[in-house]
Amino acid sequence: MSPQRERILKAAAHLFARDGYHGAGMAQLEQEVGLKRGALYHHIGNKESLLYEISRTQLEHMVGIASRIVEETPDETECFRRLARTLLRNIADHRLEWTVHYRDFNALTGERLEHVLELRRRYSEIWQRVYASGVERGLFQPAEPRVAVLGILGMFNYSYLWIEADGRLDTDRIADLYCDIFLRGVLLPPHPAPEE
Amino acid sequence: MSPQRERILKAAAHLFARDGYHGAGMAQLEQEVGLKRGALYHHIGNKESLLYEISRTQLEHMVGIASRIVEETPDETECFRRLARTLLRNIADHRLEWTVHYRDFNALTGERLEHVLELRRRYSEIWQRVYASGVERGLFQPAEPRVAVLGILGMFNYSYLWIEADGRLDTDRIADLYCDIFLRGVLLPPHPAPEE
DNA sequence: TGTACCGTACCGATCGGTCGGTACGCAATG
DNA sequence: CATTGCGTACCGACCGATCGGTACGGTACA
Repeated sequence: MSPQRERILKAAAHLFARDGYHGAGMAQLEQEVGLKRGALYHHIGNKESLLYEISRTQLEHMVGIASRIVEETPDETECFRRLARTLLRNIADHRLEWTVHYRDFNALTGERLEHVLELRRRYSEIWQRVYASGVERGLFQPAEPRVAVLGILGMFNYSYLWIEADGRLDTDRIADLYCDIFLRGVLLPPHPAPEE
Repeated sequence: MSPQRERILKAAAHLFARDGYHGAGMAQLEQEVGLKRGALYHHIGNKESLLYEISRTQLEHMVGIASRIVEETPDETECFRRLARTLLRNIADHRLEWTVHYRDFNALTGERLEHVLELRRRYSEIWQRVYASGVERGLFQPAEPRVAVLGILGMFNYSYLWIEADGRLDTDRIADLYCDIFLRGVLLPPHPAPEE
């Protein structure tokens, strides 16, 4: 990937995050990047490809990370903690991209939209499967697993609106806090007492 | 409010929710409503006023409801339950409006933007104060109250993406589920056992 | 000589918004 | 009863600006 294209993507992420995909014009992007129309289109092809790249990259990255974590982590509670930490850290590190993703990925069309939807589905399913596995082992409440997982995903996904990468609070601590809350909420008290 | 304006607002909410505020054009709105340009602007003034009305109404309603609940409900856990139920029910009943709100309220300008931001601040503070009050009474974990509240708000706010008003699951049940998870997560175990 | 990079000029389409004008219903006045 | 005046609702043409995108010529470097 050319360094120019990197620069353009960065500027586009900043612009789209501020004004929205449809709200940001190519004229603004020209100015931000310091290239004129012809040079810009020489690098990017078209506007939607920018949105695609921005919406896709981090999500694809997270699907990869999450898959690996699930493979390596048999214990479901520990698995949740690792998923949570990596997710929140990534959101904090790429807040602009996630802002664009959540707000505007559905402005994509055709195959590009399909691909991003597929990635979203896969990522969500990873969390779902971990929970289901925990239910099977008698660890988690078996009631409404789908809604429960959507809940904890909501805690993390919503954070792109307020989290700061260099904030006072380490993202790992926040992730742990949310995991503690969630796990204490869904863990069954059974045989032994896994309560901390 | 004239019935025509109501119709226009409904159509605009539908359109903005699907295509985004900047992505939806007035030509589409003409067609959806069945009025031509002149008639449309006779009723609405300008495009941004539509966004303002859509972004503001339900939020303002929720601030009012929440204020009343806090006044009437001294017990913090019960207060959370009521706040949660009314919020989730409203989100499910006005999913389109909330979709527009979350995605595009920051496309507002000037006083309109200020007003909506003020409403958001007030609503969030209501939840914060309930939590703080619970901490003072020794009910909740005193650590990171702000982050904890942002977590539960995330659970609910994220739901506009998947909840269905006439879904299989009653919104009250989902709200209770989330409240149970959250409260069990932040409740301190002390003296008596307020656990249900 | 080719190719990657860039600027300039320009395209048709669409953007949100305004304009003058018309049809109609209602209420007051003679 | 007829006439006048007025507000509401609506149409369709039109505005300047901006939209995303393209054609093409020049330049620098291989």
